[in-house]
Amino acid sequence: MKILIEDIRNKFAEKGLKITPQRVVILEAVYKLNNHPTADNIIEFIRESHPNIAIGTVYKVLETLVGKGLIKKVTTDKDIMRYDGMVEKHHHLYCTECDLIEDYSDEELDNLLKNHFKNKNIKGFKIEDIVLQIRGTFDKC
Amino acid sequence: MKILIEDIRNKFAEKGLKITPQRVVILEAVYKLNNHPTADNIIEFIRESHPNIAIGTVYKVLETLVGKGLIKKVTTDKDIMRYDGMVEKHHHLYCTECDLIEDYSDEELDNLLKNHFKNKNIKGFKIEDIVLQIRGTFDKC
DNA sequence: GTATGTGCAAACTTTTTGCACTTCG
DNA sequence: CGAAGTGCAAAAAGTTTGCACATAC
Repeated sequence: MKILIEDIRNKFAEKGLKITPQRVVILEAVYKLNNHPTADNIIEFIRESHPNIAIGTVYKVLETLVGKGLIKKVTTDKDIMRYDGMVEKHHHLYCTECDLIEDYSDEELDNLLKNHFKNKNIKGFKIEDIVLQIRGTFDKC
Repeated sequence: MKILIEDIRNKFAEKGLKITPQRVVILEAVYKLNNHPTADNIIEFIRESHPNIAIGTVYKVLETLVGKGLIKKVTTDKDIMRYDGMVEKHHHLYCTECDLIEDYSDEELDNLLKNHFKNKNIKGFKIEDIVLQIRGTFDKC
């Protein structure tokens, strides 16, 4: 997947965010480091081209991007936050051997779930979104 | 659900863990604070009866209990770890309004998923367990 | 008695904050 | 120009570590 700076700029504009070099390079990094990078991964990656970027800025920008729905936080059972540039509906494969998290899309499954919960209400709770955490091992691990 | 100290002691014995007052009171706290407590919640709760328990001990014991499968870590998109005394298969309801996480069991759903993934293999990945993160709002929120 | 567990305090890691300075539009 | 964003460094928050002492078995 080709990542165009112009697309990134447009996304910021659409959300009413100022286009700064830092924001562009951070969102670009999340897209390029496509295996759910930590803030640290992002900083390390960015440092090569922007040695002066501040850690605080990275955290602030990431928070802004999450708030505007341009990226998502990935839940893990580690105490390090990871980020996801894929905002379309999808699920996650968690490896129990290494700490790799892969995306998994499955429209058939989504329909199955939609049907199941159309009939079966959870009392006192209104569902907005369902994400599967699929735990297992990659063959390579 | 009644929590019996004797049951807790038996669980430790089964896993080959020494039965110490600290361990007993920590596991008891996870059971009693049944809404996926943080380490801090647990410490606060325990302090009433055991004012001298050390924070380091609580973390060490929790790690031990997770390792032996007596409790589980709950994944969240916050950077605070939460723990779950329910080790039987179940899913989680995440409230987007408050930070409440409720347990959700649904055998019909589990069969649905089992069937779906019996037919549909994910290439390069062997599934061990599937947990649904159901995001939404409780009526009370 | 001995291996294992605990208390304590210091250190470490990740993330947040406040404020002066800078930049985008 | 003015509002919004950034850099920096200090601090907060959560968790881990090392070691002497204590305890379960």
